[in-house]
Amino acid sequence: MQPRSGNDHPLARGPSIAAIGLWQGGNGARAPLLSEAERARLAAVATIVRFKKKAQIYREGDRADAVFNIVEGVVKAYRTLPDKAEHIGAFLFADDLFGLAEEGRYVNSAKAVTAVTAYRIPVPALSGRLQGDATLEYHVICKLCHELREAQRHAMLLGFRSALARLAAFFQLLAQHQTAGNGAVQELYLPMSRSDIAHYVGLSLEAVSRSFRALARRGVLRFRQKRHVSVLDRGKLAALAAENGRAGKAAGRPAP
Amino acid sequence: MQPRSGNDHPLARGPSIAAIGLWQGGNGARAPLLSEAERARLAAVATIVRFKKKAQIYREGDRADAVFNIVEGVVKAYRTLPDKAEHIGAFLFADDLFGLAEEGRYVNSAKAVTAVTAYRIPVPALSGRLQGDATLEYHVICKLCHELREAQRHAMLLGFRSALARLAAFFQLLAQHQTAGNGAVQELYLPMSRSDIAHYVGLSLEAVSRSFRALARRGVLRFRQKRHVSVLDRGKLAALAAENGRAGKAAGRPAP
DNA sequence: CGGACGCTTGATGCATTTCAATCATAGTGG
DNA sequence: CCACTATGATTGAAATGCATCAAGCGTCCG
Repeated sequence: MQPRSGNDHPLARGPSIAAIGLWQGGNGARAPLLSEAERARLAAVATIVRFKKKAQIYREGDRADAVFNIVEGVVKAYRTLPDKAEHIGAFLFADDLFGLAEEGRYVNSAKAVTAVTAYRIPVPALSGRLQGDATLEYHVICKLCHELREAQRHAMLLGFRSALARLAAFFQLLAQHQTAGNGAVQELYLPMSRSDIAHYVGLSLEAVSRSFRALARRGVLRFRQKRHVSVLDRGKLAALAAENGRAGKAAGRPAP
Repeated sequence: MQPRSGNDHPLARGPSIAAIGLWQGGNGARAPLLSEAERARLAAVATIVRFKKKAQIYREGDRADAVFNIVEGVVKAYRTLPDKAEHIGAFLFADDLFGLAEEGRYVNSAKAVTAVTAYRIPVPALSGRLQGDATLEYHVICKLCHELREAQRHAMLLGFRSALARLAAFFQLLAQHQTAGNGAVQELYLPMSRSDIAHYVGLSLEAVSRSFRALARRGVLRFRQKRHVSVLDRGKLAALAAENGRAGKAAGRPAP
């Protein structure tokens, strides 16, 4: 259901990862990293797995037997605190890798946000492939750098003190993902619930809802349905994401 | 001045990186990844550089000519917003790498927090070394995974809604860094200013100051000087970091 | 058609931001 | 060598924005 366009692997040719270039300047878009041969070699050790919406893929602390590569769908990587609060560390999309481990255990839990199709690559097999294949390793390095930058962007977002700024930044991330490839300004689809968004941006569910409305009222966004949004004013969005503090206050100050 | 113990490279044997194991379980501590030979090979293409406290190492958007490996000292990686606000993405220590790029440009600025000694490795040279050396590449992958986990932990910290929780988490990070190696409970040294801490945890400088005092009052910390702290109650610290919301009210509740 | 779930909306309290002044510390020059 | 000034840190008081509690509404799926 998620409109991933421009990608013509009908879940066939093997694992695929994409990232923005590291040292050689590109066009600013994510580009596929693996050659046909590399994909084929990885396909030999991978299996296709499917998860339905809300399915648990693994839990924090489980033995990390495999790494996953998304073909289609959206996954959330999260941690649950003792007091039940949930923090979402990342949303993962097609051509992303997930299954980060520490000393043989997954460092966070993963759950399917939408229906998901993915390659499952057992760790021993991957390890083996990596040892011998320097080019593949280099591509993985590029992908990891990409994920590192994304994690830093997320941390950046969470550093904002105002709810509007955080959500503006969130929409920029989303827009970057769904616009990637063509520069066309299309409608965005929100694959995740308000609650997931709240857990990702570090706000309460209600604050997210209110901020959405505020952004719509200000003419920045337009909701066609609850999960279908258009960005009307990309400039204002960027301004909100940049102006951290409570800036927009100057006008409309109520009398005490 | 920063007491980095247990590390016997008198800035000699070449670059060094350390990380917690990925798939093979270790002791829970960071272990050096590079062999003598690898270090020597990297040393051949690296130069030693020194920065004094507060020196700018590079700025966001500069051409990314080199990657750095810290021998001694502390560096902050940060971004400055149009409205002058500063977000610190990471503090970097000995055996860390920094200089992350995107399309040939650094993605954030780097500044020396203390006096710093580092190896500077030009990108073309590093690139060349990596292409041929599968083992070195594997070690870099491990290190990147480590940094990725750290970035996620940072995002986690920023997800906390209470100031006390964020600072408790911050101290846990710091303790993990300075305790690494021996399990001894020693005094912590804060290499960075209150302002830097504030920019790292996403709070105002004043909130940091007040929270420090609150933690001291509660018997969790003890400040010998402004930058010398002892963790008196590791348990309470963990509890605060875990109990996200305003929970810590139950215990030690002062009379109204 | 009904129930559950996700989302919106309202009212209140509190934590943190903000503004502002004072206090330490360290670094500098007389 | 000590006073002096910048810089960093603390503390106070007021205001604001978010969390929280609580209810109402829409929608999807059984």
